[in-house]
Amino acid sequence: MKMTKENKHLDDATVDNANGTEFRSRNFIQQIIDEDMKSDKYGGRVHTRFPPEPNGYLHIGHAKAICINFGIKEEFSGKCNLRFDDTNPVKEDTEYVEAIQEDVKWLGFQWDGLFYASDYFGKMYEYAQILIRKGKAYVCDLTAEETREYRGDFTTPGKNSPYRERSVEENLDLFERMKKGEFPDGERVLRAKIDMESPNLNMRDPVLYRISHNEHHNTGAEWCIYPMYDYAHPIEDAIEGVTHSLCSLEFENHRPLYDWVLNEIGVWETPPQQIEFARLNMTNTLMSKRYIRALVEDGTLDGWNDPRLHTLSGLRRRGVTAEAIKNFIEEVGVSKSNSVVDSENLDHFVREDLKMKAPRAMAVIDPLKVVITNYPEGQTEMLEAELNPENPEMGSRQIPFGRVVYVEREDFMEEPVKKFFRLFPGNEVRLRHAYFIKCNEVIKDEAGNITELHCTYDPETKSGSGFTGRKVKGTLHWVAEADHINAEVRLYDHLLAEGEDGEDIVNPNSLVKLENCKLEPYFGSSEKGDKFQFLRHGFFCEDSKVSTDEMKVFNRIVSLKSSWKK
RNA sequence: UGGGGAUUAGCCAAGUCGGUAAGGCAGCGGACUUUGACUCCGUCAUUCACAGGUUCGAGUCCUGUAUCCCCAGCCA
Repeated sequence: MKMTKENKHLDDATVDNANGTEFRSRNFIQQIIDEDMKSDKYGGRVHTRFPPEPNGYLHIGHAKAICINFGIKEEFSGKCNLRFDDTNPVKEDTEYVEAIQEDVKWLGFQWDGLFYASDYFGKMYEYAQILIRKGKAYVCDLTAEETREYRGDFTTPGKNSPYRERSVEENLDLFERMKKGEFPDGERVLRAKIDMESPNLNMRDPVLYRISHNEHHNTGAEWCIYPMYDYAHPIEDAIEGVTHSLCSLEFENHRPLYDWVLNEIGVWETPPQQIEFARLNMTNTLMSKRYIRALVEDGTLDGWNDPRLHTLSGLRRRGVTAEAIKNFIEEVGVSKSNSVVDSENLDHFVREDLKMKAPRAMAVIDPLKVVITNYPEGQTEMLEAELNPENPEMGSRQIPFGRVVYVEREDFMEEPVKKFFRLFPGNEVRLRHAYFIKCNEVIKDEAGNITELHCTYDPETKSGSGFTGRKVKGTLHWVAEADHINAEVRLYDHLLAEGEDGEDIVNPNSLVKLENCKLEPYFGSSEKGDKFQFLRHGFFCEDSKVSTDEMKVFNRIVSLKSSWKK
């Protein structure tokens, strides 16, 4: 058995070397398109679209749809449109169409066409008339409640509407009068005439048009009848020449209707096809617009771009790069099973991407004073520190060093536990980019709290001097008393945590504000939006440069990687 | 309850003429290190929801069962 395994491994390696490339399997959508290309179904064309309804901000779940649609465009040298699916005037707003465009661009995608479903209202109206003339649609006067009753349920077949057999002329006339605004909201609808006994509830004479006397963000007051998603969407796709209409799993039951609409209208030779995939779910976060809105309104969250949120604007503010998001989505893959991706996966790609891009800088969020007793009083020296040891091209900065420095309080333990190799009495560690220091004395106040440490340094151990005399196991971040920035730091953790009953609750510690944090001067020269890697675990992302009382506010994103456990 | 989907490790996920379970994340062990990071090396499914069947051989084919998700908006 073991031999077999090893041999298999060798074979694979050989194959990989021969190809020179790593094999990456194709997802089921790519395979469908491969087939269509082979059979020349669409004459070699591949055309997708990303069709958000402009009723909220995009989140990482949308990013999956965006990456899939635009990814296919790029792979097959096709096209991809951005289309606002704005068929319901009461829920939509221009504010969102702008935010959505910004987010798509930020992710790094450029659409071929920018459209609004509402651009096609005229066409859709004409197609509805075709359906009426064919006897495939009728105006129905049932109330919403009656319609529901007539529809039946899972086990009971529906009943035909008493208005189902109206004449073509009467339907045409009524439909036109609906459009002219002769009827109030809810008085009549246009319905497809399909099959009230269909086991698929979506096929039981679905509503195609409803009356809604509301201002539309794009068409204003031009229309008072609006098409329903199931009728509008296939038409939008067909008009734009979309070949593969990718959507999420919950629309699987709608596919027969999608096909029905296109077939019955019958003006497209090779209509687009709908393909469904599972949407992205993640642990530790909130994607539901409803709950996010509630938390924004009660002040728990600082807007839709709160760094704890997985909205694209929130992730951006938090310092997550578009590249990291795209890599994450590619790795997570596309399938049809409902799944919940662990947020560790995203964190991994954030680390991976920022690792080479983010400058390293030192910050101490819970300062403990250290006096270097053998360092000359009043003296300050500048030390050279590379910005990113893995990426020398980023250059270096100068950091001040003096007799008094601050280290992280948690980097000192008076009575060290096993495998703790940072600072403790008698132990020697390196101050990063500086010298070895040894702790000689612990100073406490009356209450027994540690107030400062007295250490000595060894000038021979200066960073970059090539000193190899002895080694230390720990390296500490520090900030000099002589020149530093006092700041308030916000620590962000996961928004959701597991409650006692296993249900997700809002993590009360998801945002912690800490004052009196100390940052090295380099932070002061950064641009707004800069990210820094710091300490052992996380990344620092500048949130705002607002300086009140000389205090700068930074975010520290925690929990990217925890690495030391007791 | 009728219909439509899904089910491969802690989490995603490959597996497409049936030929003896890719990869990533997380974990674990070790090496290295001026961030306990990073990097590196090793390890991590005798088994594919379950039960039968066909076959020399089944995650892949057949039959049955179970569980989860979606559908009863004039939302998308």
